[in-house]
Amino acid sequence: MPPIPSHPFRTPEFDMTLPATSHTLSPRPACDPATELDARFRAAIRAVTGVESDPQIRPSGNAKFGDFQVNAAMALAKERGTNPRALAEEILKSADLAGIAEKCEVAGPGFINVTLTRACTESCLTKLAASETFGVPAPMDPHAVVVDLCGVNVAKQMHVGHLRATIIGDSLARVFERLGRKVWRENHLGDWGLPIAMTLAKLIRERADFARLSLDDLNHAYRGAQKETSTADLDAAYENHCGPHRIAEFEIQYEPARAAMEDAKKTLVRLQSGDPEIVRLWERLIEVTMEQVYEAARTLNVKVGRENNRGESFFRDRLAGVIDAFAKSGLAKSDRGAMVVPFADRERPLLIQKSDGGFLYATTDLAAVRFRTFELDGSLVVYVVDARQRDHFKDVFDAARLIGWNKTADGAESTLVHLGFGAVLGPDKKPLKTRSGENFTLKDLLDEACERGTAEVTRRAADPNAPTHGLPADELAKIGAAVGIAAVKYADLSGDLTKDYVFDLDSMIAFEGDTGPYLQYAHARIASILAKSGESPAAIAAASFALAEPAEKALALHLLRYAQMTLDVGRTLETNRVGLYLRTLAELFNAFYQSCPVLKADDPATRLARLKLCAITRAILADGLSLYGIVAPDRM
RNA sequence: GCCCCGGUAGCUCAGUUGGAUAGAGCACGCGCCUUCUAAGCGCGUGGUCGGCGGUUCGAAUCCGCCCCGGGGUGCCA
Repeated sequence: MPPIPSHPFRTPEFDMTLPATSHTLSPRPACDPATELDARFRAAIRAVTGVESDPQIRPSGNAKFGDFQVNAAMALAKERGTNPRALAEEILKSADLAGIAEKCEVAGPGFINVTLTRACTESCLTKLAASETFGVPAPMDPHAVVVDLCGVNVAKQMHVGHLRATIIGDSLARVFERLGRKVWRENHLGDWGLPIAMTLAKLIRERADFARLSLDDLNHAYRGAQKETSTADLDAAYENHCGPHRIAEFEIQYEPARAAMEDAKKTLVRLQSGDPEIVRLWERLIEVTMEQVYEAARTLNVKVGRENNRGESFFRDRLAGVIDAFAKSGLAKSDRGAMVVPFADRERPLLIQKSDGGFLYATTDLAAVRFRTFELDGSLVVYVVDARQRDHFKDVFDAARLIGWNKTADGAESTLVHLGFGAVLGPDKKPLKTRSGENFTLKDLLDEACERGTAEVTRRAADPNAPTHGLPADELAKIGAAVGIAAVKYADLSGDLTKDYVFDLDSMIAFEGDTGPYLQYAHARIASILAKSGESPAAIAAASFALAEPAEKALALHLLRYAQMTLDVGRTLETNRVGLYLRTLAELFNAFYQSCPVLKADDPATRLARLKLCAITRAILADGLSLYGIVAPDRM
């Protein structure tokens, strides 16, 4: 069996093995001129060379070379051993560019530079403006996308790492929703097993008031239970073959730990057997833990709620079936009393059952894979879990492929991907601490962001000329929160997800430069122009585009790429492409804003045409920000 | 030991999957608000793309070796 690439989206040979239903196959956006150029040059290449080949249409890197460049001639000439410039000339000669290009020429080693006609760009833009999906074509793959996100554990505080798993997952889910896919957001919470039972047992022993439990109480009980049941020294004494006296000493010392563990195991048995009283208390534990998640989700504008909870407990009755299936198919074997799935290409097997008969997280994950592909109909299952679990997911996915669980109910092949995001580090390259030395919780960060955002918005609103001047305090706080959260989300999502980053509160909650608020600001400026114009949306929609100025044309060409960008994010799962696109869009709008007066345009027709350009830019900017779950206020 | 991921301007990072002269943001220097929001815009300073070799019309990007940093590596999740 050939080795399976760990990052299938970057290896072309893997793409070729993907079935026709794979999410990597996408239709081309109709409003993007590159689509038409691709078709025409593909035909020209076929006519000249007799082969079907990607013409490699790319937006020009430099406006002086035109709007698009065709890069295929160089590579094709190499294959055929001919002169690349001559081949480019031939392709250009046989290309039918009627109604599309006003200028085409061969340049450099064999580039074909294409300048679109103004009518072509305007007609594409008109198509885009009329599209309900912002030019994004309907999906070819009818199956669902499953996103495993958030991943909190019961009785534990959400820390900054959960921020990434939550907002990255939510953003991907939003992208796939924009792509027209059915999306399942799965919160695979850690709500089952001995650690939970330990916490539960401790709370019961301490006669805790379950009706008034706080997350801090839970967290305290969890840590206390961990400490209480720890027999680390004793285990070490056995390991190191200490003398009988020393071991006897430890035995006495650890008697309470044994008792606590016994209690926890009894509680676990009661929980597993469905004892109504224990189950009720367990559900309360989950509820208290999840309240913080729902609150953070509200603050972050992330679509994660109670309906997304499908934790380890959900799969508890399916674990024995997992072992059975692997045993019966001969894929698992007994090794040192445990059940393992060996792999052909590596030493380390995947452990799916402990020697004491207990199940492991790999067992649950295998059950979850099966559920997500077969029952949720996922042809793409993305696990947004930190990068340290790369080996684990590689093993789980390979095991799933061996047994054939990477298939939907109708037999379509599913792509299983672990999107391993990097760690969030403090300035000392260690887990983040606050000034007081406590672990920095997610709530601390979000509170700080909202506070700073509100302070900034309030400060600016004091200026009598500010659009926000005179707004009530609660309105300013709402805008402030949107600004602060935008800063946090953009800072995280606009970089390479797989890389670690050093957490710096000040740069994460910055409002100037390459930030979320920069994009919101561009949006608010456009909204302000539209509001001041006095024109109805209908009147603007009925107007025609008139792309006369270079700044207008550059903005328009970028707008036309929105759909392709979104498709690219769906294909690569690289959320930073959204940020890059939007930053460029805002920059192009700012250049337009600088050089092209809208409300004071020379004539009414130009005014209306520019208003229409503003309207579509505003709509794309807002929709793009919504892919990050960032709110775009009309005033700030 | 083995496996995985990184290394780009003083700092934080992009780089459209091998394309034309490597780009932003912070920071620093200068300029632009009686004109649609200055959270903005323009100009300037700043580079051995970790190192060496290879592949080719063309490499930050692909391949090989080395250096540095981080992570993972059988009964926790």
